[in-house]
Amino acid sequence: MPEDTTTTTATAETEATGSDFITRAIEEDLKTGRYDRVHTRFPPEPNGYLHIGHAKAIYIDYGMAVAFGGKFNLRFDDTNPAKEEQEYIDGIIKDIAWLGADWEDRLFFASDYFEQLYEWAVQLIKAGKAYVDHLSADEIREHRGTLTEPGRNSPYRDRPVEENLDLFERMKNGEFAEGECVLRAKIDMAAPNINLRDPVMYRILHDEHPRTGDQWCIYPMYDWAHGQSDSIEGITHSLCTLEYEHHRPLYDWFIEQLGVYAPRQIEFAPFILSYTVLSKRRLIKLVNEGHVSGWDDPRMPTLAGMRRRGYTPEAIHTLMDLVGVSKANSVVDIALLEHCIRQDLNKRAERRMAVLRPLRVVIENYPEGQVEEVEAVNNPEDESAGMRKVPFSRVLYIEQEDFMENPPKKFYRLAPGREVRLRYGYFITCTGVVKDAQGNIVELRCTYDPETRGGYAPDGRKVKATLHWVSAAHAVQAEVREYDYLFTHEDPNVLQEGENFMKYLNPNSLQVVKPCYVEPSLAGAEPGSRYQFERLGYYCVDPDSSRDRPVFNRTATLRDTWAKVQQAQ
RNA sequence: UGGGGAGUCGCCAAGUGGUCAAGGCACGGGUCUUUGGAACCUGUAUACGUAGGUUCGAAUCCUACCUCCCCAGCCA
Repeated sequence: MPEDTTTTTATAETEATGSDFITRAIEEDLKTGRYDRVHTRFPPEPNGYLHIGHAKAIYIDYGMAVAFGGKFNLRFDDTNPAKEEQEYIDGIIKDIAWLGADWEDRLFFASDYFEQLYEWAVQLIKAGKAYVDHLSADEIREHRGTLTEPGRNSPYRDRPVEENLDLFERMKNGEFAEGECVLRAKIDMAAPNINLRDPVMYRILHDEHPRTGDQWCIYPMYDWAHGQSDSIEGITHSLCTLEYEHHRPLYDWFIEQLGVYAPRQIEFAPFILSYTVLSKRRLIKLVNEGHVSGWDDPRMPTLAGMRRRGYTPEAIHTLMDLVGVSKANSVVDIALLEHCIRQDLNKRAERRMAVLRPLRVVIENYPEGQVEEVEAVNNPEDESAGMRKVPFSRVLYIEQEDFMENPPKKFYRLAPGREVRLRYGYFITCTGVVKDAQGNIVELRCTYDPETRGGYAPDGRKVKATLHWVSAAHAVQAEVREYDYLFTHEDPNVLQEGENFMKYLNPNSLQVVKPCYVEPSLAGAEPGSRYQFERLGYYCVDPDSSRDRPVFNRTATLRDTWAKVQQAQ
């Protein structure tokens, strides 16, 4: 009984990961026989780039299909040519593929169904369930009523079927200007649910459509296209966010009037992240006004931006697993996102040494001109990553913040007279500080202990700190871009009258650091490759890199307990 | 004031009448350490919106109330 086996497996898997209300609803539908299979879809509108919030929807849609051995479609809801562009279609496809959701050969467009939708509209008109309205947009709004008052019928509401048919045909044939008339469903202008007050089904748009060109000048509204598109594709579970909850009665109404196959819509809470904005309108504003370099700016919560920043699909997936699925309004702490990427990259990113804010160190007793190749572990979390050689010589760079002339209590890095270890190198002791005319520290004089090669003291003596370093003569110059949250407030929506979210834009969200010195193995690093710079954080090679001048985006810092100690002091 | 949703620790989130108050993040201690990373151990004696009620027993059932979110595009 292969079928039973499949069902059992799917159930076991979903139970193993903890079941959410959607999983339970689907299990119920399968058990009662409402559906005998699972088929979901992700329905983006190609009017912008996908962001981390969409990733949640994709993981739920695709994840449910996988969990139940079902299918998953990608369908663009391209019903508004005024706002949609091919660039966005391409970008969205790339992002979803990157996330790992697989729609196989089922890439669809709502525009594929324009003809069918048109026929169905005619069917509704014939049934006396739709009419052409000549009220202006303003008048329609006026007639709609308010949240507490019922609306009023349009004077055109009871036109004879024949007249509606004729008018609708002429709408399709381009005989009317934009805004002159619309097709409306005839439901109930007094319905408490405003979506049922004779919603517009078609409006006239003399716009070139990315896919259908100038074939149509009437375009279906989302509410008219969406449910039927799901129906056409045989979707069993139309999973969407909470905001569509009160559209469900309308979708059900259309399906019922048409007498076609009915999917089941289930709504879940949207994904919201602290310290960021996710509304398309706002993201577009950030891009258009130049507050970021583009949709893929590494500070952006877009998938394109996060990819460039160095985030992995796996980390995003883990985040969604941890966040879970519910109907409660919630804001996810951005610290959880950071935790996910650190956890992932800790396991897989190779380590390298990079000095971002260099301080020159001369090892006085190290022979001039001598160069040694020391062995360094590529990834202590993954033995198979192997080893590499790093050149060591008399003049090195260390991090400025790894030295203090007058160290406070818990600072145990380098200081005058103190001995520390250079990772994989030697123990060194600071013997002198060289300053410029302004009193700035420009160079450290040190001695090394030749007995400590590799970083071990044969006499067993300990040092409290291990520093990363780079040989000055061998270092590759690099640029590092450090990012902070784009907003200074955890909820950029907390605004007074007349303010807007730009109030919280973080002026220091990008800091370019250069020249930095990185170990020679990083020359020519491939854009997109990720590394952990020891003791600093995770970095991803930016496409702006050139062979002799790599550019790194800081994906995330390492957890920094010293920073906390400092803050506490 | 119409309709639709939601309220469990600082943030997510399990729990669906009987070891009930999971788990993760964050935060605090500690062990270990050639990354002040990672890993490991450990802590946060009143976290179940409020008030009643049903019951031997309620976060879980009932009633009322409170708070928050969404809806009045020819956007999706």
